[in-house]
Amino acid sequence: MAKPKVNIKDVAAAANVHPSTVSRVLNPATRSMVSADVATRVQQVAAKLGYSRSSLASGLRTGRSYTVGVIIPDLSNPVFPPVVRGIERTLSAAGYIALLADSDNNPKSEQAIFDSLKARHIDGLILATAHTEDSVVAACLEDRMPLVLVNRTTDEMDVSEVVNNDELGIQLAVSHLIGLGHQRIAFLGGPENTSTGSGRLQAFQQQGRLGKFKLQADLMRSCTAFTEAAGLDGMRLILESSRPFTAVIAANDMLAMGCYDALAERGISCPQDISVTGFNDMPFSDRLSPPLTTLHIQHDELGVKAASTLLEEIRDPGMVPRTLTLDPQLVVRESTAKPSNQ
Amino acid sequence: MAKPKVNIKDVAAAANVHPSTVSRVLNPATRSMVSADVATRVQQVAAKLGYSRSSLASGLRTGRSYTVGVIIPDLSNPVFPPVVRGIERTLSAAGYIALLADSDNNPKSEQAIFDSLKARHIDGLILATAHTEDSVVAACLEDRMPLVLVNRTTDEMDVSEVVNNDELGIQLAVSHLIGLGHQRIAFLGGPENTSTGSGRLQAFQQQGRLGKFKLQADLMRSCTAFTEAAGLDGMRLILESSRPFTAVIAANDMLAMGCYDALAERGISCPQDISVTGFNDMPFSDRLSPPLTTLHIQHDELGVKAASTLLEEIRDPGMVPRTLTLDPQLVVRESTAKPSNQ
DNA sequence: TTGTAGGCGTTATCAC
DNA sequence: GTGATAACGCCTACAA
Repeated sequence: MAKPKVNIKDVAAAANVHPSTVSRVLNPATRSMVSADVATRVQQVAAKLGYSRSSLASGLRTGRSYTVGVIIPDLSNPVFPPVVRGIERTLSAAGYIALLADSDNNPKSEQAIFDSLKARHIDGLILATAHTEDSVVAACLEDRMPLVLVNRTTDEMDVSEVVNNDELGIQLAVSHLIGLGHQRIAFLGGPENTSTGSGRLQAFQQQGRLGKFKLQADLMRSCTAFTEAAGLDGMRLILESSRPFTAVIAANDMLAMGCYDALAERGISCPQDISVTGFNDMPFSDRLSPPLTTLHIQHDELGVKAASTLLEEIRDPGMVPRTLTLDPQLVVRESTAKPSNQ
Repeated sequence: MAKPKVNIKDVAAAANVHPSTVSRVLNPATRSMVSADVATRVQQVAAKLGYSRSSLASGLRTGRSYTVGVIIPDLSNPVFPPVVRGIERTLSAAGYIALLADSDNNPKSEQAIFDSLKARHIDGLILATAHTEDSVVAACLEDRMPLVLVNRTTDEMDVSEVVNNDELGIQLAVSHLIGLGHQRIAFLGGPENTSTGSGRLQAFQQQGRLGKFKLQADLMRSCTAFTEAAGLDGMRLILESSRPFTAVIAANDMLAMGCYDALAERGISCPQDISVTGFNDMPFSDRLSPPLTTLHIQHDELGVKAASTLLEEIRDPGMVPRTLTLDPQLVVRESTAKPSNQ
């Protein structure tokens, strides 16, 4: 743990006051209790000795660690870094710091991470890994741990969340494709035990039921993960069905990349033969070949709002959970075009 | 901080033993001191009550937090997530957890982050933000805080580090271009107050001095940051000099992207008119248009080795600092080609 | 306004 | 092998 640190007692001795006085001075909330001259003297001494409060000790005493857990399913999905940055910026402005962990899409490691975070007395948790049924969410509720879900939600009510309007997003994608003249549209979905997986699928089916296009079971696949590899697998299955289609809506950009790969394997060109849309507008989706038509979500805002909501919950444990829904925006790039007249 | 937690005393009461016995049982290192039957009883009770150790309290007492700080310059540079994952995996296997912070390339916030981490009694620090002269590095040395630099190093000796062989990398890039027939090669460098900025520049100059090609001051620019925007600016300056060249070596892939942008602005095509190489082989550099010829570095290994070196340093504070240099590998893609005969 | 004392949960060091 | 005790550094009633 590094070298002999200077503590509150050392400062007290050097300033000729009692440790508790030092504590009061160094604590903004109690500074007013002590006379101005003593306060300044103590502060100077503290600065000179290089004092820094042990948040371990103070956390132990006060039950506040000023530390917040953040669990992300996959840091290598570029959509998350900007969200995390929004979270960190907001937290640090409030004196909090994030314990960031990558669950690698593994519920078991998620649980282990949660235990480890809990042992560190986190004041709250931001979860980007929620499943429709989620044991970590349940554990938080049981523990009365302040919790905010971000990006994904869960079946559980009574949880604060900051999510995207998935229904609107899919609707925008469908309308865009229909507008271009597509009639046979495939859907490459995410895991159905995530809200983004099931919600976007349902929104797609809904659009079909509304008569915007014809639903075909062969053309809808839910992938096992939101990864390029899973997208490749899923897209292969759709292609193997041999049912004709001219466009694919992928439930996120990583899946869309996998979709690109599958098309390339078969020498099918995008968008000449098949149009593709994604979801998230993750960094670099504009640099793919072709640049991906996708739904832009407010990455930074997602993080900022998640963090600020959590801070509110921490300050007011009785706060009634709040859902914030951000609207995505369609970004048309070069992966979509009119269907060719085959 | 959530709900009434069960502590060691509760377990002791329920198991009819003294708290210190419980502590001994729950601590692998001291478990052998207590009889087998008592041990199992205690463990069962602890499990039933859902006990989990407070690492705050334990850290306060032992001076070990089992928490490690990780400071990254920019999480949105895709080269870092895989490194971070390597770090986290290695740390968590040893019971440690990472406090990850993004300094946003800002030395001031770097210092603030360091203070905040120190207050949380981190056991050590992994720094990916080192500058050639770095106050955080100096502070760690002064505090005897275990420290490992990753990716970038510093002028300071006596610090453990896991870095890439930048000299070899640049040499591979130069040889590749020379081999293709290029003779006038530009260099788009990083900030010279970073080892990756200055080191790669020096390696480039060295190759010139060896007579591999002719060095031209107009064709060498150090950018203000390792970002796309800075790369764009730097490349514009090189282009404005009007000195002819047929290839550019960018000091990393983000700069290479900025370089792509600058070329596109002027309608210069890559690789037909100008070849471009990068450094890092960050995720997605294979999906750029054109796919980037670059130097692959061992992302995961960088993280794994940094973490394991740090763990060693934590366990053996007297350990003599160790430098680990990983060799990069040239990955030839489509951004380099023979120079056209203009 | 400042000092006193006790305790947050754990563990190291005694003593038994 | 187990129990008692003190201490890690800080904060907060309460007393002065």
